[in-house]
Amino acid sequence: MFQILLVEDDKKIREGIEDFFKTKSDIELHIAKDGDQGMNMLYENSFDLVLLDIMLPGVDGFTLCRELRRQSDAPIIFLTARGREEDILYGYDLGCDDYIVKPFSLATLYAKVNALLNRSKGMVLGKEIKVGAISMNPRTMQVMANEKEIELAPKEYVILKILMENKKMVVSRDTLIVRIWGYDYDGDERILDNHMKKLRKALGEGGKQIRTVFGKGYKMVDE
Amino acid sequence: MFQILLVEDDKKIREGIEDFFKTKSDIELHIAKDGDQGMNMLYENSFDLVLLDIMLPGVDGFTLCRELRRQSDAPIIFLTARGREEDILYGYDLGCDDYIVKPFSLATLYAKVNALLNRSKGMVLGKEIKVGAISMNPRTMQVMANEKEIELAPKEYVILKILMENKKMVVSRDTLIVRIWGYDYDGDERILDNHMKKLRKALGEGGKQIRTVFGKGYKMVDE
DNA sequence: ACTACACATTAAGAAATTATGAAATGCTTC
DNA sequence: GAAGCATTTCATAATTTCTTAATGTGTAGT
Repeated sequence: MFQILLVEDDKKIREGIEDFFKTKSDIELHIAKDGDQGMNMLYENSFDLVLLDIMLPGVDGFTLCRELRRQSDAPIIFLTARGREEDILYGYDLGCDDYIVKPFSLATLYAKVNALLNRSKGMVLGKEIKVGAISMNPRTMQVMANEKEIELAPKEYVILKILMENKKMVVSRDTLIVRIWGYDYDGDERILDNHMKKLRKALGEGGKQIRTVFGKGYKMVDE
Repeated sequence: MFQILLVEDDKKIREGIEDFFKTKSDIELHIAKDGDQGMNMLYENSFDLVLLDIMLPGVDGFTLCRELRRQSDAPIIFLTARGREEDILYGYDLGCDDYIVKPFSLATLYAKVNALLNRSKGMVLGKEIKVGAISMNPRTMQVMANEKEIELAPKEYVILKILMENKKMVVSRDTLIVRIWGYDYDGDERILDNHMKKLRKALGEGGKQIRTVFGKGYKMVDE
């Protein structure tokens, strides 16, 4: 069951979408009638996908999108009458996944929503990520290992997050260093080993889920 | 550097896209002028994203899409003059990620391509190479033999990859040595035998799929 | 069966890579 | 500014992989 948020002030469009999605059993639609309400709902819940109007009372859609992207990678689709190319490109710059110009067909919207849900499956942040006995809630930055809550230092947390987002995949040392310390990092390469050691220790038994792939990097496994 | 395949018969559009993407350093565009050529390229390489025209000489775009989906999760964007809703919905049913109706803006196309590359990063499983009971995922560097995951040392992995990429073909010892140690390698020739031995052992029963061709080299067979 | 050559196996040391521990530095918070 | 924590550096240890070299086994041609 996917949780979708629709932020739209136009009653007709809102109800049209609502009625249509009611017939789709795999989707649960949540509705915000203006930007402020949308913002609150984003903070309080986590969604698998967000449909955003741009011109809204209160906070506008672009701002909502920017705010959402700071905490989540959930797919975002703009639904708007503003079809000028600059608007479209601006939307994509903010990190949206699709931009639909009104008027549009509900069936097409549904197809696009499905394509994106499919594509982003398991990637959505703001939602709990789980790998074996370790789980992480990126929203609250809470990490659990074997039912126990774990306290992690910021760097440890980031490393774990990257590994968990890429579970079963080898993440190279370079990738990790670049993503954590930036392209221009020129300090000691061994720094990663140290954080890795502390992370493993902090995870206790769960630390064994982080595997070293000699000559390549690290990867996270289910057990 | 993302590898993108464009299948388009209309010369004007093709060259327009080609010129535009030439200016984008993160993207390498590969071009097929008709469906048959596109099909061949799909079989021979793995792409990070595919742009497909629908009406094509030879195999049509829908068929290409269907075929591609059988072996890869790479994002697919249809570029077509067919803007009827039934066509669009049919495209999404086949598993495409976006459907752009001609004429379109190159900047918008680029924005959509980027959004999708971003979204699919790390998810696109690349083409899984499979030879008999052994399969390899070059992206995750995961190797499976008889349903079991295999841990390989770096050199072993490279050797296996070369053999699998050339399945059923004999790869000479010289080719292997040059590709792995470079043209100027002047160490012991027996080094290859050693890694080969370890590779075979690591693959267990599957090691038998690597055949020695006396006086020629090695080859990988289905069983 | 003999020979010459090609490949396989084994073991041990070299080289490369990662892990660890301790100390130094930096950053917040009170 | 001192305490407490996080981060970084550095030296050393441990581990894994690579290479060499010696010896054994297999193959093809005569």
